[in-house]
Amino acid sequence: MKRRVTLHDVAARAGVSAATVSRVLTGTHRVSAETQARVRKAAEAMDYVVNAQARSLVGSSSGLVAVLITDITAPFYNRIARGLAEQVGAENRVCILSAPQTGGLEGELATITTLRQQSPEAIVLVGGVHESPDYRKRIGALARSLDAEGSRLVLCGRPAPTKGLPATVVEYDGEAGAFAITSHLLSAGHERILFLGGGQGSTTTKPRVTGYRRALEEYGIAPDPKLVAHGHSTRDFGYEEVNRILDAGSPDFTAVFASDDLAASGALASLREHGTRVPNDISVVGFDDIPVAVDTVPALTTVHVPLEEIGRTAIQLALHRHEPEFRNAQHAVLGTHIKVRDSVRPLVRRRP
Amino acid sequence: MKRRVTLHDVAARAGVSAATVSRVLTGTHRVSAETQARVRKAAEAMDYVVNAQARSLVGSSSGLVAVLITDITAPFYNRIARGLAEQVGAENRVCILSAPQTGGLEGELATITTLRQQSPEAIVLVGGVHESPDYRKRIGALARSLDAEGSRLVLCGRPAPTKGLPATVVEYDGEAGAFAITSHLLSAGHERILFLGGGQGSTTTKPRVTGYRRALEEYGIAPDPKLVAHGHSTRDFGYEEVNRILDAGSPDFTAVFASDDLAASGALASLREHGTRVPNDISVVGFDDIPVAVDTVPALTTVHVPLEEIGRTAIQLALHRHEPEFRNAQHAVLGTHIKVRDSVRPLVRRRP
DNA sequence: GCTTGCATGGTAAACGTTTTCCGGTTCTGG
DNA sequence: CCAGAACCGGAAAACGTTTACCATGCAAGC
Repeated sequence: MKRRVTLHDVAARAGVSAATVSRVLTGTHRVSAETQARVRKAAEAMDYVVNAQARSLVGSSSGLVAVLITDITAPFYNRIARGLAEQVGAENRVCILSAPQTGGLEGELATITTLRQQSPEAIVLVGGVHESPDYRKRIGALARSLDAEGSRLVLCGRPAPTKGLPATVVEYDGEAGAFAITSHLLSAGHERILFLGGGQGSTTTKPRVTGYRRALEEYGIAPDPKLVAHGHSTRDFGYEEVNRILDAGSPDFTAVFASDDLAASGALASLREHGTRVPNDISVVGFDDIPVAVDTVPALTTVHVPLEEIGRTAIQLALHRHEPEFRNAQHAVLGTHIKVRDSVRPLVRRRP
Repeated sequence: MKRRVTLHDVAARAGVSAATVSRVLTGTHRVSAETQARVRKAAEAMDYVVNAQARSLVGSSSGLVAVLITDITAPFYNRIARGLAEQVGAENRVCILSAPQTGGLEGELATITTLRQQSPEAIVLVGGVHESPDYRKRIGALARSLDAEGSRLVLCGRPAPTKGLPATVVEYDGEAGAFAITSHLLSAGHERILFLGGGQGSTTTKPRVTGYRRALEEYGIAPDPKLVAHGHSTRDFGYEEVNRILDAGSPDFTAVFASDDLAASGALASLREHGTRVPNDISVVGFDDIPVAVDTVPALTTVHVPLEEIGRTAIQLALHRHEPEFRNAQHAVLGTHIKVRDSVRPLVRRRP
């Protein structure tokens, strides 16, 4: 029958005990050069590979980091994932990856249980959620459970649901980004700005709307609820929604602030099909600065979010949380900045 | 000290033996309803989570599937990854994911060793590679080692390096796709077609060039080596290379067949910046049908590759390889087809 | 020459499960 | 009323490592 080569097999071939083989391979105990050579040769000849399960059973740490990601295909997520994976590798750990089963919070928690079985050193949750009281309670309990086991909950691009939770959280300043890019539009003379896309209760969307509103107010403009069109963070939503609006008559706005680049690219496509020129007739901006922003025509002015850095930082903070320099730095907020491209033009006033 | 709740802890609280708790939780042995209730209650109260390491140490299978992917950020790869992850979840397994360390074959093999330590039921290699004799030898050895351990090597979007290897391989018909789309251009009157991008020795590029050549020959046109510009499968390469060509004088071709959509999008950008209209002046086609193909202007005519299906199929074939219906179906080649959009126009002959 | 100490390497326990074997109790049928 | 089956649950071995503890041999110090 198929069987894997074990430490004992190597030991037998090298004529030593299993303990000695382990010591040679891990280098934790002095072994004579001669024995070392014999052991290494035997291990190599037999194509020996240690059994991580057995090792982590006796040892204290599994060397695993679990990552839960909604959709590996979405640029926003997979760039965070790249940062995560990179740093996990650099820290000599291995990633275990899972997409939550469909079914919202319940599905997410079910998937987390599966991951928890692997005794990961940390569980990283990537991306925004719809925050409910139930969510707060369950995630809080999860954070405490993990902490009690010596593991760690990590929130990536998602705020902490409660203060004082034993969790590592790395966010980006979505509100500042939204404020900045809305101001960018305002200072170009746009006062009627459509906010397009993003789930209403989502932790991703909320700060973006808040920043948008704050910028308007600071310019002395009362936000018009009719100019906020929530939906999803997808290209399709941007496309359909702008279609709907344009089909209903001439638009009531001079600029669109899409809550993300995907929705923006959909909006762009719809506008083009309706013969509306961007940025001549209507300006469009996005959020996230994902690769598509450079392939749209015109290239999108958007808000850059340091996605990979979010991932890297999250792993760093979480795995080194016991070291003095990171001990009290378990909550990071990374900055965002506008990336100016070609999709905004100053508004030419009809009646100056 | 931090310690995880074990089977014994639950057993103690429920007033039964560890064996009984195990039986209740796995459902492998009849246990009285009453005892079951007690055990479940205790387990729930203590927030018990089984230790997968311990379980897989005694049991036969780890429930892990290892995936090695060069760049989770590349649409070509992450769509395969989504298919893989989806199916892995459906089969009640967990994904472990790794990006190879930089350093070509050596790095890839080092990463594989790390993954091998986790005793995965399969190791999936995603995407093309530069095939060398050394590669063939090492991968062959790997496939045999894994097979001897009861695990499985899976090649995804990459051909088998040798016949008769104990490996599961799922490819797509790149040559047919290239043939079809080149024919599409030819039948629109294009005879001077630039092949753009793709690494020269890469298993991804080779069939595409072959299909391109075969189509030309079938049309009675001798392929012109000067019209093949190898490089990388990136947007940047497409952009730079077309820049170079256009800066050097007026182009010697009427159509571009980019070896992938990324390069095509770069080419499109360069052409636009040079005032060359697509498809009016020059037609452009791509390969892969990744999401950007719909956001470029004009939308790209390209070859659709069933990326997610490749991933799903790979997992299915590999995990069920011992079942009769899959036993002799360990090599699948999935079909490709042209996706017509707006980037091709029939050539108007100067002198008819 | 006898202790002391270091270098080396073996023995065995431990990690948390699953599973085999077995013992005891309760049915069931004759 | 008894033999046997069916049911339930405990004890203990096993999985492949790491590591604490111990044994041996040899050199050095007195």
